[in-house]
Amino acid sequence: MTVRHITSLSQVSQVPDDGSGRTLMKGRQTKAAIVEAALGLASQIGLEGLSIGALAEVTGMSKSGVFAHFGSREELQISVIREYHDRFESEVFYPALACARGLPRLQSLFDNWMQRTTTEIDSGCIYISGAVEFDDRPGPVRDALASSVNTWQNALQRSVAQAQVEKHLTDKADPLQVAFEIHGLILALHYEARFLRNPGAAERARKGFSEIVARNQA
Amino acid sequence: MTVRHITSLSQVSQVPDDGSGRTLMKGRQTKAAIVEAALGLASQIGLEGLSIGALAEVTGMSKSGVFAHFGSREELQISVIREYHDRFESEVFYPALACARGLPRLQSLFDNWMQRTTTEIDSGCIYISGAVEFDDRPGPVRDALASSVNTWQNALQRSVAQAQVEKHLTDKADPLQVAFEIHGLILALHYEARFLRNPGAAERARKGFSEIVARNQA
DNA sequence: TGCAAAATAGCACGAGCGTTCTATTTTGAA
DNA sequence: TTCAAAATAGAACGCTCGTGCTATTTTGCA
Repeated sequence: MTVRHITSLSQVSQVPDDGSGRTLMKGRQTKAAIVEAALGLASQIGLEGLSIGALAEVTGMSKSGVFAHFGSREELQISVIREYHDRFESEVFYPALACARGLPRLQSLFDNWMQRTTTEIDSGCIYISGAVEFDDRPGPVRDALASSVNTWQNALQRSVAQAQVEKHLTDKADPLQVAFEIHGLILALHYEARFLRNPGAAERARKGFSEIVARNQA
Repeated sequence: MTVRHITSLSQVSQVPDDGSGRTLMKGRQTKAAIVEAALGLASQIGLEGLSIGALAEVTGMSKSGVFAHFGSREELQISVIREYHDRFESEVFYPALACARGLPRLQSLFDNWMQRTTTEIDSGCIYISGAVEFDDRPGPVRDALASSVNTWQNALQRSVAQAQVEKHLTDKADPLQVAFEIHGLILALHYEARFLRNPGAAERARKGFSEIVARNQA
């Protein structure tokens, strides 16, 4: 069983030599295309709903052609998680580093997260659906998912702690508590907007965040 | 779509007359037993994972024997949702009516909900898993699920509004906003305790609730 | 106690699943 | 241009699924 760790969120990732490299075999770009299609499919119907047959149809390939790139369905699911992780990182985490440490960066992290979640009201979020699908199904897929989510949670908590160092938030605040409450707002947004189709959920999430900040201000 | 109605006018109560009644057809209690087993199974692996074969094995019946009670898998899923709804109501909602309108009752609703969610860290909650499974799969199952959740959300919002009438919470508070934030706490608890297995999530949810109350106090 | 009706079992179906095996096509360096 | 290696296709496997059909057993009133 190939164990792959997803821990970056702060280090340079090894991107396949896509631009001008000559060592790029055709298989790599095909695999990338498959993973992209798989991510789209998994977002809508979940990692468990992901089927190689459907994926073959979408990509216009044969089942065995798709399969050969991964060797197992599990490895395909893990590839999708890795891809999602990378996109989340580059859409939510990295852009926030442009903002000053402390509250500005925390606010940016939240804004970017909201932005992404708002998109996912249509497409679905595999960090949320995956948690439900794998919450008591041990194995490498669950591990990859949990590892990825933990990496992000730690980044969020660090940002809260930095806001305390910068004296933007009171030292009395508990970063775990603040991150927990923010996570709850995002989850409620996803639930109420995507499933219940209640309008106004995004504004409520934003209001909730500003209340959390106000309450914990130094 | 098969619409079920009660065909027997001689039926006295919908509670299976188990003790000494003579009008009780055996099928009713068998069906109740199946639904009970199905609820347990669906809690762990989801409404979508629910299979008639597995259910037959668990109950010691034949596949067709199980199937005949529902007529379709969808009808089985809806029966499970209905059963869950009833239990939620009697564990969370009704007991809180013993508390005085306003904050005491709202606190009781939250406490009961927390109690139930804490249990569901082990067993799983179909209001949460179901939302993910059916968030873009239209049909009667989704409708039953959403209707059930909406009923509960409305009850929660009404309780907040009553707390304003009783002058326990400020009129400036928005019941939709308060209910949204409470829902987020429960969702974060379920996510972080059941999937991530983080300790301390229950205390954080409780702390979050008391902060919400404090902030909105009259 | 008899007997229709209800409940349950047994079996088969077609479809979709992941996976394996073998053949064929395509690739890209020599 | 050649040719091994890589990539893809095709067909078949064993399995599970929901569902329909027909028998058989069980139930509970007359």
